[in-house]
Amino acid sequence: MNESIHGSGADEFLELKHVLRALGDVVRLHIVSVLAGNTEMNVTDLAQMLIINGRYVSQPLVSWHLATLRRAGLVQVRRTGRQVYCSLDRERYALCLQMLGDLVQPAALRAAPVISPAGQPDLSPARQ
Amino acid sequence: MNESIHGSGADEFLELKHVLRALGDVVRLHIVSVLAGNTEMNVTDLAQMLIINGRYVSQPLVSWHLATLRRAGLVQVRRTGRQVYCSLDRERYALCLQMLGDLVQPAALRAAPVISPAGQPDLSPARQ
DNA sequence: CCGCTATATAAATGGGCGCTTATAAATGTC
DNA sequence: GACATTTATAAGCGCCCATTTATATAGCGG
Repeated sequence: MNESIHGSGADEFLELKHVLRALGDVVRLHIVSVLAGNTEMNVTDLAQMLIINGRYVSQPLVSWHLATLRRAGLVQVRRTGRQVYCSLDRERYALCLQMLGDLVQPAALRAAPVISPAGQPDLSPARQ
Repeated sequence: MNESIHGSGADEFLELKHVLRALGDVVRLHIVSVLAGNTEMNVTDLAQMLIINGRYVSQPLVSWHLATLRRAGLVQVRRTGRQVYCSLDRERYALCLQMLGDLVQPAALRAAPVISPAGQPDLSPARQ
């Protein structure tokens, strides 16, 4: 009952912070970029596809960064035998984008309120 | 001429990283949130409006966080006398959102190409 | 069981970040 | 000029993060 009222609770900012910090690294941005172009990928293939400053990224480092992304909920993993296939959680990623958007333009403003701007019929509940 | 071709150059990731790290802090998220609701604001008023864990944020800390956001290009400042009015650079913020979007869904896919939507000779995305 | 492969974890290290306290710099007021 | 106000910067500190190297876990094939 502390933050109450509107949605800008501290918890929301805390969660957003975690996701942003997980994304705020060049190696992890590359990982996300590669995962975004493939439905699934095992760790070794991913590591061999990551060339960042003209250098490969070592396997333990890829594993460590993947753990960070997984902790942030951005990457899901599926074990099969000794391989671990990882994929981008696009829903979570989209949620992050939405939270970032809401931060500067609260949902209350985006969802066209009651009043329609006298030209367009309001399309309020069209939100997905 | 190093990275050429597609937009996923290392520099882009580096810049995105800087912005994401600037945003990846609870205090700075609050600052952005407050600035998003006001066109302009001097530092003292901003500090007095920031209550984060039930505690105020000290003036030097606000100034320090503002410097971080300014370095990332997310806030602009305008001096008038001894006050410094700061505002959110919404364009830059939107650019960040766009870069994040492009990361998982390259612009080539989003920008509906030349083909007219007439008959839908289905080709590219079909993806949700 | 033994080796091989795939992945994760530990230890060690360097560096940067967030915070506090104190102080400086700049500007307005009397 | 003395003083108050606004903002920035410096020093110090603890902590977390990114990286490397080395090693552990676990499945697989002979």
